[in-house]
Amino acid sequence: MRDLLGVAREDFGYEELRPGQEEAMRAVLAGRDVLAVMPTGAGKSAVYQVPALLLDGPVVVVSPLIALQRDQVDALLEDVGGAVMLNSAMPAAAWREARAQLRCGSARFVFLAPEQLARDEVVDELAALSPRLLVVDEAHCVSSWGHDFRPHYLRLGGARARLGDPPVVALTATASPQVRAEVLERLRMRDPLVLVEGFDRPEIDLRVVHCTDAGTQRAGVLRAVAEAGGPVLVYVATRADAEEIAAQVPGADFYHAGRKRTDRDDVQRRFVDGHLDVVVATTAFGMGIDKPDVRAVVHATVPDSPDSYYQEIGRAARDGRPAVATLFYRPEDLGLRTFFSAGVAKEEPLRRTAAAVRAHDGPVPVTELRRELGLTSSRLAGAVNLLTGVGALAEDPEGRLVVPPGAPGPAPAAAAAVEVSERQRSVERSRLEMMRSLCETTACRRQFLLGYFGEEVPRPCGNCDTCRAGTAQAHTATVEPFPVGSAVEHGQWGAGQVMHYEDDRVTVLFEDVGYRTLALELMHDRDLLRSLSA
DNA sequence: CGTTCGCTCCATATGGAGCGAACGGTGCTATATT
Repeated sequence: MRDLLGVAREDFGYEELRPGQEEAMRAVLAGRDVLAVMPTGAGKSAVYQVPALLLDGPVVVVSPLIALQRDQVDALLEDVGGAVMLNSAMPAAAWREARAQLRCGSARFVFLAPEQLARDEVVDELAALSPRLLVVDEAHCVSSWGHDFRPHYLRLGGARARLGDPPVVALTATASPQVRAEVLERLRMRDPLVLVEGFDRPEIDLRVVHCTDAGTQRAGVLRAVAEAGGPVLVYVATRADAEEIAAQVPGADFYHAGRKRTDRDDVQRRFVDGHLDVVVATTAFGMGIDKPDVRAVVHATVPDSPDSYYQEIGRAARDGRPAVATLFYRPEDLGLRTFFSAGVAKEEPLRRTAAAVRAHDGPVPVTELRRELGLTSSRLAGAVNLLTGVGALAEDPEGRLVVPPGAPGPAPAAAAAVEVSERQRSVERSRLEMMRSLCETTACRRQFLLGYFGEEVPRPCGNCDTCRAGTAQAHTATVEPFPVGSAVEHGQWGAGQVMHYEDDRVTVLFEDVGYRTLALELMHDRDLLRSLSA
């Protein structure tokens, strides 16, 4: 019988497996849940694809974008064959063909978006094949998109159960401890192997330029683009900015979700193939882009979180050669990001949804509820997520909605759900505040950034603006009453985890309210924080 | 939350101040129209 290394070599052409990769694959093969946080290009896909060939049954892969699914299917078809997708862009004949391939076993991998798993006929069909593995690619989407934009991400735990509870492999290149915890919880992962690999990107020079007005900010962006010695990626906040800056830079093109599909594909292809040196883009651009020689990432405005920032700058220097990440920071830009952060759920549709399920005697299929309430699939999924979270609704084994015994009535349930939604927003805002602190700190940017991800860096990095300015060295660690990573409790904010020390302040990630920075002195005087560890 | 746009009003008449409204990001899917 062949082993992992044999498959990796013979089918995929890998010379050898890296230690983390192999450990993850062995866990997958043994049927254990795995969360792998690995940089793009580090062979993340191999973590599930190699063991998949040794498993006796199909593998369901959830991927956020149809374009990404297509890339993965094409790559698999080239190496080992047996991969199909299921999505709304496919004509009926293609669906029939894909299903036939899955049923006869000639297709081993099936790629789909989380929304497909909200459809009973799709889940039933896949469940009948007894999938041996459920893979969630770009798993940080569970946390970053699930709460309001693509709520079906938060329903994958239920889908997993309906697929016969196969082991889950979650893959992502970026995950702060908070995002990691949410992925584990939402996908209902049990005793998972959590593997975090190579977070630092020391070859990327981190810079933040403070701007007092929009004019100097724009001028700085244009200068940074002109000075980049190679392909550049410019991130902007709005579509209009993308078009405007692209028009000001010779040889640049823009990318945002408002462009025609064919134009978007064309921009991406030219950039990756080396025929286009500058792309000015909104957050729409980036996932699945694996271009080795990006020499600069320029942020024309501040991103919405260190998570986004890390992901975006991480598209530079994949080849390991030096690159520069420059962020043009103007505090006013945080306003737009605040606006974009999810709104709080409305009370009325929540109450109506809770009441509608209660009006039925037995379990209600989601499609029927949708018809009764006249809500879109997404809106209903969002409401159901919140109501399930407060114990007002539950899912039966067939995925139908029920009112669990002892559930609160519609009005109190809706009120509690609104409160949960408010907490989610406050967590989101706290990430934005962390982004502000990252821009405003005079300590080492890299120490701050990696600290946000729970990685301690013993000394200033030497490859960021604050290190070069000499201010980073001035921030010597003072007293650290609680070790980094330890569990603590705050009188008002509840349980949390110590993330990072800077001067006389400590940053704590609280489960309920997100990131908070506290003055150590005040904490001691008033006994605000205490250790939960023995 | 901050910026921009368009309107009104006042100004010793061509422009500018002041105000309120509108707008701003990510993708799936389903459905209607070429």
